Amino acid sequence: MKDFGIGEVAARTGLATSAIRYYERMCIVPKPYRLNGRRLYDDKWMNALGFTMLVLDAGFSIREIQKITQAQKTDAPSAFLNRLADQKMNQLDEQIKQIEQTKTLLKMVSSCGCNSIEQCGELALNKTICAVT
Amino acid sequence: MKDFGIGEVAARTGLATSAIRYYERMCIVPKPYRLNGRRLYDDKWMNALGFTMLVLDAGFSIREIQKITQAQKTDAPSAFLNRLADQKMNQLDEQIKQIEQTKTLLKMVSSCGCNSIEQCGELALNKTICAVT
DNA sequence: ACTTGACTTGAAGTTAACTTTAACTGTTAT
DNA sequence: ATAACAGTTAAAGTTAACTTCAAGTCAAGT
Repeated sequence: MKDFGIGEVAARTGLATSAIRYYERMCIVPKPYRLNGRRLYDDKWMNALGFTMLVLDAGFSIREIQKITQAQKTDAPSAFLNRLADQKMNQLDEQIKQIEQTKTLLKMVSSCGCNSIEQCGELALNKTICAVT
Repeated sequence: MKDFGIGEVAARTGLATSAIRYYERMCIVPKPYRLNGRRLYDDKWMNALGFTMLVLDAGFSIREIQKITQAQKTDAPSAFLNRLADQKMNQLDEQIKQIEQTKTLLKMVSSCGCNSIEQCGELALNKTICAVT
């Protein structure tokens, strides 16, 4: 299995073909070869896509990924990757903390025995807003 | 402090006035009283907003919240709230699991000593996609 | 020869959750 | 009285990450 069309890339990854073309337009994956105008992909290209999918999944925006692939040209790859991974790791930890906080709030709401939405809302307001202000 | 205008609601909550009016249009907060056409809010209303902010923060969409407030009319509030909280709790746990998975991947990427994005991408592809297919 | 199926393009459409704009009204301060 | 200020509306604009559309190309199969 040397080269393959966009349909197979879609089948392998679960992405829509339109998304694959979109990533190319956005320059967050390399441009593939062409045969009679049609895109032809290989496994090396697939690995680049794998990286893009990973960082997208990790929460990077397309704009950020554009900068990343720019930086890659002037920077040692592994140094870059480490910085990237560390940066994102922190963001993910932040997200988890956020979610845990919301969970705590939800737990309070469901166990406080309050019998109206207003009462729960008051709880939420006090915990999230007044605590901050 | 009995009643107050939209500006103070904004100041107390950190929401933009446009967002507050938007929530009203979307029917996910009660309509406030009016004085000379201007909205007048009180603490009871604020608690309703507190609830809305909580569930928004918990990841409910506005559409979902609309259904919630509909259901509230025909359902015992606490039963409703418990179902709601449980439902969302599960979703939040799912999210955390997702994030943990991504973290594991990132850790692998940053510690695998691979020296190209392609190599990391391959790793990611194998772990996330081939494992699923 | 002709249909089918996979592909191509640029441009326009989608969705969520708001924000911005334009034109206006009513209250308060000088 | 007049300017500044806080508020009002409906409608249009914003952003991200795609998707959908319209119109066309190309190779293979019947």
